[in-house]
Amino acid sequence: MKDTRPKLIGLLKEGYCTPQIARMAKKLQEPSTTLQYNIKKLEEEGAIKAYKAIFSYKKIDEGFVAFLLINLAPEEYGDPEKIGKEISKLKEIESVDIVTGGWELLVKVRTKDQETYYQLVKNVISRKGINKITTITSLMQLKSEFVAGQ
Amino acid sequence: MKDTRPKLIGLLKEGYCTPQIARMAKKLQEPSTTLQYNIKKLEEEGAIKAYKAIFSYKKIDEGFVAFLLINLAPEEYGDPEKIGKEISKLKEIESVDIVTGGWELLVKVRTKDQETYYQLVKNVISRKGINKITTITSLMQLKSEFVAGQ
DNA sequence: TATATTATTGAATAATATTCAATTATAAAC
DNA sequence: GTTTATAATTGAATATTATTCAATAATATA
Repeated sequence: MKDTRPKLIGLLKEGYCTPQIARMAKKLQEPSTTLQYNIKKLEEEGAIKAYKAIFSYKKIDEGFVAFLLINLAPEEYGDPEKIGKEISKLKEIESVDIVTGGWELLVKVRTKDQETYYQLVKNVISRKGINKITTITSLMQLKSEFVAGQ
Repeated sequence: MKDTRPKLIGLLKEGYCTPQIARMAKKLQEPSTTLQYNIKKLEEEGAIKAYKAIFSYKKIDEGFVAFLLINLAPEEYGDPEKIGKEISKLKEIESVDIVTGGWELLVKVRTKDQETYYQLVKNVISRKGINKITTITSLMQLKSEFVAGQ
């Protein structure tokens, strides 16, 4: 048996989806060519960035979620983007925001389990320039971006 | 001129997209019927929940992001899900997590601007059972869920 | 080893997106 | 207000794609 599913999931996370124009046309009672035209415009303007599949994370072994509140070392205050962009490169990092308040960065991480998360923080995220990390572990996701009706 | 675009965006946020099986088949060098079969299985198992468009939030007037760290009143400790689920219903709420650490709930909000956000918190989110809200405003999103290569 | 179940695949069909040209609506210039 | 240019809407034709179905292969179960 071939193992196509992980490859499929990988592609569907990147994109490899497309709008269902005919279905929308029926729903909105508009000609499909009109919707086609408007969707293409949204794409060209950059309003639509991609079309992707939304997964049930538990079912694809990415059920663990944590938020990191990060304090940078004083010498990094001037350029939080540098460290932020570094961290952004990791596939386990779902979001990185430069924020106001008591911290400089807020990072959302998604991994298979707590053990994987621990290794990630220990080996990769902790680094020079980061002064302190406050971890907030998610016990239950009541709502998650892009996933309605959970 | 008809105003189809907001309606389009509404539908594309819900779903109304579909995988591009032929494109994936080319990429993976597999017969499209094999992928069809495997995708259908993923859908039936609930691993894939939906197919949606990913937007550039600034371009669709949803550029403001804030995180709320919420402390519940002691009498609500036993059932954080109740308030969490209430809050989840709002369309401006992107995620709600029950968390460990110094807070009970972590909520991510996305609105047009700070003014809209303020009204939302003032009128809707603040309520009996919530003791204290610590707001973390996002100054810049370096990475955002599902949107790669920003 | 035999049997049942699950997965893979090609050919035929149905559905869909896309292209294109014509028409209509809107905005800009005079 | 009229003319001109630009942008948006649409139907018909075409190209592409998803889907169905039946046959085969692979795997698991008895």
